Amino acid sequence: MDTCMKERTRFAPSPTGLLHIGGVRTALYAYFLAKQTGGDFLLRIEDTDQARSVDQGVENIVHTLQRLNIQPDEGVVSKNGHVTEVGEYGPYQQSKRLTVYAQYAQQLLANGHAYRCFCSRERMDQIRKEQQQNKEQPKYDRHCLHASDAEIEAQLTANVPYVIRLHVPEGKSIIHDVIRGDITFDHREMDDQVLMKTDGFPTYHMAVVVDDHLMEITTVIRGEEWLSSTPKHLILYKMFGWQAPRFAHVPLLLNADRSKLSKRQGDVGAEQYLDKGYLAEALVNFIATLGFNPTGDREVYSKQELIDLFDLKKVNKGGAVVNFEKLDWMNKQYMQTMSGEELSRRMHAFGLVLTPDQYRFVDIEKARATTLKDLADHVRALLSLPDYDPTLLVWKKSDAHDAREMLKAAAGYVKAYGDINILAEFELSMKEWIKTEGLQTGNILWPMRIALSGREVSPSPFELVYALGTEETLHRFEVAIRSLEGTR
RNA sequence: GGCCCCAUCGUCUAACGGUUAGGACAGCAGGUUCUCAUCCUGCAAAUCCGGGUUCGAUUCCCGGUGGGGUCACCA
Repeated sequence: MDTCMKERTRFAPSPTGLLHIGGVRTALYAYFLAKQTGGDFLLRIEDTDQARSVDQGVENIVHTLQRLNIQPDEGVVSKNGHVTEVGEYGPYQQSKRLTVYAQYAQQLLANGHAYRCFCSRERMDQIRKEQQQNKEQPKYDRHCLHASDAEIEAQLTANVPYVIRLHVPEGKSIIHDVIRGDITFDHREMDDQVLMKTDGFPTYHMAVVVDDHLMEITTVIRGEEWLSSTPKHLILYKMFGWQAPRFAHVPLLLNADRSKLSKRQGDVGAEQYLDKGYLAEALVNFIATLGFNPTGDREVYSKQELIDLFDLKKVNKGGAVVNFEKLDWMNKQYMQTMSGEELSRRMHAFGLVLTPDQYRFVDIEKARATTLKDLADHVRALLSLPDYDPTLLVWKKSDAHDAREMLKAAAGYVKAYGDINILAEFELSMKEWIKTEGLQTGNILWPMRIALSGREVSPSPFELVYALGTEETLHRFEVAIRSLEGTR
């Protein structure tokens, strides 16, 4: 932590349908920083492009953040299942702030920092084409910058649609990026960026500066793709006479081929991983430690540890390929540490509702599952005995007769043992019995496994007995013994 | 192409200028074992290249190379 100041950070996604895990990472970093300093984390919706916005997009963002257990303190939030706004800096949805942007655009116009541009799209396409042919940088030629007041007046009265462009001054801008250090950009490289579109909506550049200032954001955390447009934002802050926030541009998340993580090469929505049965805790841990490791000596960190240990300066500069195999591993790690009861609660979302006496099934299956969905499937498979081929009951070098005898003996033992409170004790005890009886472990345990689960791959027979209970165990033994009658 | 960013095992990463370059995932080989999974042990695997600065460079500087981003009335 390099400051005692309370940070106000924000996550400002567009409602385009999916909450990209790269977005989740910037949201997480912003959240960690705010929480660490006792500040506020806000959620603002950047819906200035009507074409890209999607129905339910806002709900999806809010809901997915909620599922990840990242609750904004301010801005667009979910309350009792409804999307609403809290805070005194609203509205927090840019499409509802149009008059605010218009007002500031007028100010820039009045100060000569911006100008109206009446050029048609056709003309823009034309000059771009010419510039490309001449191998020049495609840039607006400032045709409208020098228009006289009379000309402007004439266009306005004729209702010619126009945009408002930033008049980029000469000079240089230096970005003091928390992660990357100082970066200098020459204004000559820059275009007179459109600030207000013909439809009266602001562009991202206009809206982000106005909002971050008005909402008193202290540190802007966003993806690296914004680095090269930051000088425009710096210029705007200067023109408005505002102090710019700190900037931190985090590296991109990459596909296996090192291109920008994209839909084409797999799922990129956080909600998709939640839907697949990854735990929110594991997903948060995994995404947060992509390009960042607080201590370097371990992989698993609780959310609170991440909040306490987060440091923007420790965020890597290079892009990170997302290794989903590691997510599998991490999810397993988290599932191992969770109780059967807790996991059962989480599996409600996957259609499995268990009674407390069934939590044992979860305990004995969790080591085998990668996701909650897997786990639910595995548990479901144990809940009822499937039809199985009786020949499976026979251990390798044994025969049906022997299998039947073994099951009878096992049934006798289980019946005599009674209720099992501690699995380890039962296992120890039964193993001892097997030994004193002079039985081959595989010879008796294999038929037990099949009889109790109907499957070749399952938890151990001891675990199965423990979870099924004496009554169901004896019933399944009985079924198996009967199925062996008449086979050899 | 211009501008900008970046560069440690296959992947994610750790290493005040001095370490046998550490850990994790994946891989491989063993062990435990009634199956699978877990678990345990071990193996293999990296400082992009070339110059400098320095007694000493993964670390600092320069140049290459490679990768990425960005150049819209999209964010």
